Amino acid sequence: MQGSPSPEMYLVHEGWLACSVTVIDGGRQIVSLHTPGDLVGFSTTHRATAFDQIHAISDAVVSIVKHSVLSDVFEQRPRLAQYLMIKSQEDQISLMHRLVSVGRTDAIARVSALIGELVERHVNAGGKEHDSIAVPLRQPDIAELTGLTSVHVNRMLRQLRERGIADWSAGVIRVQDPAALAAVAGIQRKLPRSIPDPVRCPVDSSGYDHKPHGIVA
Amino acid sequence: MQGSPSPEMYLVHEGWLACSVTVIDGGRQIVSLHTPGDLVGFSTTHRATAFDQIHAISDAVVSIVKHSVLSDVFEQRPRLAQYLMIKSQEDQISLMHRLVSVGRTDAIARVSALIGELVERHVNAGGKEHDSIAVPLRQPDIAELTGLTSVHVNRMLRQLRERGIADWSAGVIRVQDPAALAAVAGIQRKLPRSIPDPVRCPVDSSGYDHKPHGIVA
DNA sequence: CGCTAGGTTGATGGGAGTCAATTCGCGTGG
DNA sequence: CCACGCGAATTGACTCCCATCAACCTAGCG
Repeated sequence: MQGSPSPEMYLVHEGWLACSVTVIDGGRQIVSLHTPGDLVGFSTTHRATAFDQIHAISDAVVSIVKHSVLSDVFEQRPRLAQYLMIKSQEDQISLMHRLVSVGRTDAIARVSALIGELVERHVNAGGKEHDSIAVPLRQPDIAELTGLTSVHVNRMLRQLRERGIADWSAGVIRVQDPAALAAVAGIQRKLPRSIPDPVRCPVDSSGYDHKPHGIVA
Repeated sequence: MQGSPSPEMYLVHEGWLACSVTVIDGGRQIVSLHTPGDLVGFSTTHRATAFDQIHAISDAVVSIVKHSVLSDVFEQRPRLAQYLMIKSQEDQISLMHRLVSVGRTDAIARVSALIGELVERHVNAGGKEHDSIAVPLRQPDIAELTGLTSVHVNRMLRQLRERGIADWSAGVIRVQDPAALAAVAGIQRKLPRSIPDPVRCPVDSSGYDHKPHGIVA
C-alpha cells in the first residue's frame, strides 16, 4: 500500500501486475506493468515507506521475495545482481517511454504507443501470433496507463478500429496495420535518428574535464 | 545522441545535466535531471543504441565512465554495486513522480511539484538557504520537464507569484508558502495516506501462491 | 432478477496549445 | 557608443483537444 512499509518484492509467475500511484483528487496513474518473469517492487527496496501501490490486473500467481535477501545476492552472486540491475534498467526505460508518450503526444498517439509496447513485449516474451494478442487490460486500466479518461480511451480505440489500424476489443489486440500504428504513435522505438541535432551541447564543451575512468564511492 | 551507440556514462562534478527524448514532431521531453554527484546514463548501459540524449543545462564538468567497468564493479566491489543500484532506484522513483505529475495533474500542480522536487533536492544535497535556491533551468526547460509549453509555464509561474506561493525569476526560486505549494502540487511526497484504499486487490487474492523466498535466475 | 462493472455514445465546457506581438537583457560587431 | 541579433520572458487573442457529465446498453453474477 502507498505510504505503508513494504518489505517485499513479488516475482510474477502468472497474470499481470501493475504499479500505480494515487493522487489526492482520486485519480490514479499506472507507472509500470508487469508480466510473468518480472520482479515487482525492486525499485523501492531501499525506502522505508512505499511510494507506490502494487495491484493485480488479472488473477496472478507470485512468489514473495524479501528485500533483505538483496545484500546477500550482491555479496555472493554478482552475476545475478547484475541481471537484476539490467531488469531494473529495462523497467526504467519503459518508464521513460511512458513519460515521453504522456508528456509530449496526443491521445491517439498514446494509445497507439501502448499497443506497440504490448506487442513488443509479447514478441520479446516469445509470443507467436503477432496479429492477435490477449491482454487483460480494461479500458479504465488503459486510461490510467496513458493519463487519459476511459471515455476518451474508448473513442481513440474506435478511431483506430475505424481507420483499419488496430482492433482492441474483448481483451484481444489485433494489429492490422503495424506501419500506420507506429506512425501514429510518433516515437521511434528502435531506429536511429537521421538528424543528430546538437541542441545546446556546444555551449558547455568549454568546461569539460576528462579523467580516466574510476568511480568515487 | 539519441539512436547512436553511447558506451559511456558521466559522473557529474559541477553543473546540471538533463536526459531527454525527442519525438518526431520536434517536441522534447526531459526525463531526468542530474546534479553534481549523479551518475548519468546508467540506465541505458546494456543497450546497443541509446534511447535518450544527454545534454547540459548549464556549463558542466564531468568524468567519463565507460560501461565496461560495470562488470568488474559487480564482481569485485559488491557494496559499490549496491550503491549504484540504490542511486539508480532513486532515479527511477523520480521518474515515477514525474510521470504521475504529468499524467494526472494540471499545469499549476506540475510546476509546483517541480519546484517542490528542486527544493527537496537542494535540501538533500546539504543546501542551506531554504528560501532562496539558484537553479539554472530556463522556462523552456521547465516546459520540457512538465510536458507543457513555455508560454503556459510562464503563466503558471506568474500565478504562483501573484498568489504569494513562490517566486521563480532570474534563475532563483523563492518559496514563500511551502504549505500552499505542497497543497497545489497535490501529491504526497513522504507522508502516508490516511485512507488505505484496497482498490482491486481483493479480487485476486484467490490465486495467490506463497513460497519461501528464493530467486530464480 | 436486480446489481454492478465495463463499454459506448452525445453534448458541453475548460484548460492548455498555438499564433503573434512586445519587451528585455546580453553579447557582438560596426 | 550604438545598432543589431538572439534567446528568453511576457502578454493577449483565439482554437481545439480532452475532461466532464450524463444517458444507455450489455454481460456476468449472486
